[in-house]
Amino acid sequence: MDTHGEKTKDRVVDTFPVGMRVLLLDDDRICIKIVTKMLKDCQYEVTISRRAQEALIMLREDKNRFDIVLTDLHMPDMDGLKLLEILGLEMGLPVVMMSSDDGEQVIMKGIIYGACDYLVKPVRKEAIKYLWQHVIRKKSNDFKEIGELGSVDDMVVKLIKQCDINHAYNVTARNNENTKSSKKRKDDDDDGGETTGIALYREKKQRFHWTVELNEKFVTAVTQLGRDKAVPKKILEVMQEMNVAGITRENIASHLQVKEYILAKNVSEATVNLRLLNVALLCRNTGCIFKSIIVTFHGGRSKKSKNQYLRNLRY
DNA sequence: GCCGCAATAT
DNA sequence: AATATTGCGG
Repeated sequence: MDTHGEKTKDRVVDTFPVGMRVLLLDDDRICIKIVTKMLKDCQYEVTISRRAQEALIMLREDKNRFDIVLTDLHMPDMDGLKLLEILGLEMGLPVVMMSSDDGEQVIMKGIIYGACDYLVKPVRKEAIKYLWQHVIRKKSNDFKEIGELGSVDDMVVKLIKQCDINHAYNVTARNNENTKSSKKRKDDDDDGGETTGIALYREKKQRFHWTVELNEKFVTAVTQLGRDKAVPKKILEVMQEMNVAGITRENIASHLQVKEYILAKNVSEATVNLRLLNVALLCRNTGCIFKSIIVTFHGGRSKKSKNQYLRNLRY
């Protein structure tokens, strides 16, 4: 038992939409059917209605019965925009519009009237998957207005509580910092493209790119320090003095590690075998030329591959 | 808490 | 394809 609290936080966030209550409103049966299926696949709790008036009655009875409303723009018994006004203003519910009309004007209008989002039909599963974010955003805005916003962590907890959802993981669980060590990290992901993530508290991390120039600075730093003083932390300091921003110790450690392999310092043949592909690529991309490299293959990769790597290497 | 290293993930 | 992350012994 050791401590890795932040993983737990991610888990809460990842599983958050479970049980979120969605009111789906559309006069088209087929659309209802398709979208319902998608919603359920994403573990939302779905209530459907085919008439705006009916929906309105339900909502007026108990406006806390739903977390979000997903509605078609065009409905026979009421203009979707009108409904939007009522729901958004009167009840403060997040409303997402759907329509096959993808005209810019129409979309703008929907947004101006207060829609959180505008989904052009056919609705993609991706959009449904991240529907819950609108609920969060809306509530998070409410917090901001009241000036109740604490740390991000606090906010997450508050929002989750506010939403009153029976998600799979206890909110409190994340406060007891306990996670098993030596655990395979394997979460959901049946999705093809993801990337939408949770912009609120999980920034999309961008990868560090080792350009020729950066690599030169790296080499300079290492040389300057002397090979045995050149540890990631020191290299980082030196590079930062050289005006390299946005680089972390880990970036350097990783880079250094690959370089170490190239210098073939004490590494086993098996290791070189595993790393060779990466090494070759690094050489190519940074224009490095190395004096020596151990190249031995034992099983695993084919000879054809080996020869290709060799051709790409300049040493 | 950082280091090097290897394995594995993204 | 090109790193990034993780786990472990030191």
